Amino acid sequence: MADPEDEGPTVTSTTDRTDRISRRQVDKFEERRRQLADAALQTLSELGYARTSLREIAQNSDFSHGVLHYYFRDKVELITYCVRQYKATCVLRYDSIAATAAEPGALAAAFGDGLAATLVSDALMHRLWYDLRSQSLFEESFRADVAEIDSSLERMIWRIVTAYSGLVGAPPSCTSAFAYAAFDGLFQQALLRHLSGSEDALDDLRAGARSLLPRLV
Amino acid sequence: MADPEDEGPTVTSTTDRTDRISRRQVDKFEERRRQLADAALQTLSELGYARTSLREIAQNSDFSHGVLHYYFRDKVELITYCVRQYKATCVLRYDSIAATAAEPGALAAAFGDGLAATLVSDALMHRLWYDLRSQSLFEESFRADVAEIDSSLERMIWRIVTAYSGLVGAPPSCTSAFAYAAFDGLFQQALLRHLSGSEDALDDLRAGARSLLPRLV
DNA sequence: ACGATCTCTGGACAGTCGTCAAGACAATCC
DNA sequence: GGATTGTCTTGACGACTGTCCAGAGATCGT
Repeated sequence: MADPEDEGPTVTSTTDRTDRISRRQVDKFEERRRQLADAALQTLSELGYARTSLREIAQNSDFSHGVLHYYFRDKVELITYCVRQYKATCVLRYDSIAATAAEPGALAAAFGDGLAATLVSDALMHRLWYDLRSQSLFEESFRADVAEIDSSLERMIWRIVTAYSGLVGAPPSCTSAFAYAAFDGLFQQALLRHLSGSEDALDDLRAGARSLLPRLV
Repeated sequence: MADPEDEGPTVTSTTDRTDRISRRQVDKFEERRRQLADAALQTLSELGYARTSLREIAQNSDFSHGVLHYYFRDKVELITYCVRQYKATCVLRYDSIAATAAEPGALAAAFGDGLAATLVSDALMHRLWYDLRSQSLFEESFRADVAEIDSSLERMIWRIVTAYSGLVGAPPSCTSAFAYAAFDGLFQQALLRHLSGSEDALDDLRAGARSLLPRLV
């Protein structure tokens, strides 16, 4: 019934729908997919990939477990859809950080504060991200989507770095991949320690970000 | 039968053994635990935590699945034991990198080469490490052991950094946590791209490591 | 109002999972 | 020698998994 490789969040996966179908129906179909993916993302962020079952996802939604196979071909398509949906919220979240700053120090401080803020407010989602990124190393089906999110995060970091380098009046002294890897390591380590109950994790992340930016120009 | 919190790799978990028991028996018991843990580590590194079952582990060993519960109380104890056993090989592997160098540039190059070498030769084990570290964010049982490995890796990185700073004659300009986070991010990103088939991953890791060290002093 | 289509439920299925226990085999001790 | 203990296999159990399906409700066009 569904095109085997059409799973984009903005396109329905059924190809046998006639064109005369009302747009409202299609929208409703897509909206329900998003709704179920939300429930799935919540469950995944609570339990992790290894412990999340379709029945558990359905229990976190308003529906029964059978409906998942009405809107998604199988578990892989559901998770893939979730990953893509996660990307949207993910990029937005990061992009609102440190939008405008007139001075290098202020930008670095704002960026550090922003990282620390999203780390604490969306800790479970970040935890899920690192879980899914690890899973993508085993499940090849996830790899492409995960890589796409990774590169969009890399571009986000690069915008911060170039903005910073513009303020200090010197070009960046590293590649964007290098900058992203360093910030990602910093963030992941902070998340690890934060979720383990460390009090210093947030402050260290702020200080780390402020300290890292000058080293990249 | 077993002390609920005694699972160290060098100590048997049975406390009701009388002291008159022959050392040979105890050693044999421990050796078999190591042997089974090896099979488990191999399976884990191939399939990942989420897809590894006890039966699959047993099939990668010379025994049947029932024996696992003779040597380990349950799955958690087996995995925990595996994590601790992994640590041993892990630290050794890293510590053999860049042992001696008389000049900063040579040290940085040797370290970069060492990282790239272990990334390619032990790619599956590194993949497993990042998987297990993610799992520890969900399974609290693994958290302590994972944190211990993490901090031992941090010390290893710090030895490299201080050695480098000694050669250039200036103290490090960052904390050891910062240095580890940055290198770990670099390494993880390189592993991701290497396992995805990227040709540049290894060269970028070597260049990244050479470029990162000078930024830390 | 009625038939057609979309949506959703709940149960069933074939596997697989971790766990356990009864018993076979082997080594050891008196 | 027999008896005891350590080691390992085999098969079973209940629970859980992803998947599918028959059919009930809901919604829609006409």
